[in-house]
Amino acid sequence: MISSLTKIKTSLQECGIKVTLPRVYIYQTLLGFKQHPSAEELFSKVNKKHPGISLATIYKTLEVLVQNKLISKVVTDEDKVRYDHRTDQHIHLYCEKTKQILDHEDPTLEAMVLSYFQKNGIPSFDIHQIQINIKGELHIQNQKK
Amino acid sequence: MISSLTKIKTSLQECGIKVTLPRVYIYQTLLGFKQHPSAEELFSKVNKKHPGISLATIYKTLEVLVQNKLISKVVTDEDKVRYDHRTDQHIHLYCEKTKQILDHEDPTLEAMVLSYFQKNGIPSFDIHQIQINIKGELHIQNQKK
DNA sequence: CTTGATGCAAAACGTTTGCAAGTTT
DNA sequence: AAACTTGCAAACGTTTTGCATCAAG
Repeated sequence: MISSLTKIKTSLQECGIKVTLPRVYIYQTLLGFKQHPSAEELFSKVNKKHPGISLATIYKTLEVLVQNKLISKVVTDEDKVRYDHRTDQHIHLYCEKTKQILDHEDPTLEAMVLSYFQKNGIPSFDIHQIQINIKGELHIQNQKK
Repeated sequence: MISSLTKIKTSLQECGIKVTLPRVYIYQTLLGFKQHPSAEELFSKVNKKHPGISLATIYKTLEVLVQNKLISKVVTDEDKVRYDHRTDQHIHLYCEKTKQILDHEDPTLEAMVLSYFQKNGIPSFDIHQIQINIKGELHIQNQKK
């Protein structure tokens, strides 16, 4: 479940940025999240295992990782930014009740939309990335009354 | 181009909220934007014609209009929220160079995606709204060298 | 040894809030 | 008159910054 330290170090090296312990720990911790934490949430989790890493370093490191396309930002109607350790195409489901953000895999739809734009394009616009976000409500299975 | 005051007043009345001059002016000014201003941008534009309306009122009014589904919020990678006088389904194009947000009409794609989800649905999830955002680069036609 | 990263505290930024005074219904 | 809206200034929460110290290449 937890990515090996050497793998993480290699990813950082390949970006040509310095490999420091805070960076390794922050990236490793983000990789451990199934969902998408805010900087503050990541800060708490990182500091449980590795006390002494400042919130400023969390922000600076996340920014570096985003710039190097190792991770991505997720924005929502809420005030704070969330971070996603994935950078590949996938759909986000936003639960309006619980405010959760869930990844959703749908290769069929993704291929369909992609090929649509490859055929048709958009006048005067170079497409870099297509984001599909679905707002709605997660209904818990086996919900207790 | 500018929506009539009576039309605006009627929309506000139909929501069951009090019709005040600041609300009318703020809503009218937002309707005049082709793109999607931030609260601050709207504040400046409103105050050129109607000095004395405070930024706090801009925020409070925009929130009321959003709650009453007369307008909608648009979030981006940037720090601030933008406001859209449309609430119907449409695609947003994000120019990564100029940071502009443009509306994009594509009824064919929209129908395609909608019918796909109507057929297939998403397990354990009630879909309220599907957002398609496209990031990329606007290339100016007739760009001067 | 050079360059770049860290931690701290302070600052910046967009947004929200409490409240007294003013408007709308 | 009752209920709600406004403007002001202060407060808020998130994110950024400046700078002295420290670590990595």
